[in-house]
Amino acid sequence: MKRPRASASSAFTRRVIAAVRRIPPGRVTTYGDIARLAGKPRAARAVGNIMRGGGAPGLPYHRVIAAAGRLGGYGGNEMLRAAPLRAGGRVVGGGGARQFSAVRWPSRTR
DNA sequence: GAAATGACAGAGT
DNA sequence: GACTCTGCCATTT
Repeated sequence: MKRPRASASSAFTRRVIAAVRRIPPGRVTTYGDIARLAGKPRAARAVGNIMRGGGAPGLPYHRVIAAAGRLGGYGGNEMLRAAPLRAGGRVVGGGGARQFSAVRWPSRTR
C-alpha cells in the first residue's frame, strides 16, 4: 500500500491547519479559501494533500469541501454525518451547493 | 535533484 | 447548464 501521507513539517502546512481551525462552528470552507488563507490562492491542491496526510488529527477537515459545493473525492459519508453541515439543513444528500452557500464561511473576499 | 501523486480551481467549449 | 482540459502548489518516494 502506497499511501504517501503529508506531515505538517512546513509552515505552509501549519498555515492550512490554522486556517481550518479558524472555521467557525456550523460553517464550511473550500480548499481555495484555505489555500488563500495559507498565502497561496492557487494551492488548493496542496491543501488537499496536507489534509490527506492527517497531520492534524482532530482538525475539522471534513468542514473543508470543494468550491463547487461538493465534497470532492474523499468519499466522506459518515464524516458528513458528524459534521455540522446541518447548519442550513443539509449540504449533501439532497440539495447541495445551494445550502452550502448558506453555511459557507464568508471568508472569500475576492 | 527529479518524477509522481492528489481531498482543487478556473476558464473554455 | 454541464463536461473537459490545463494550471498551480506542496509533499513523498
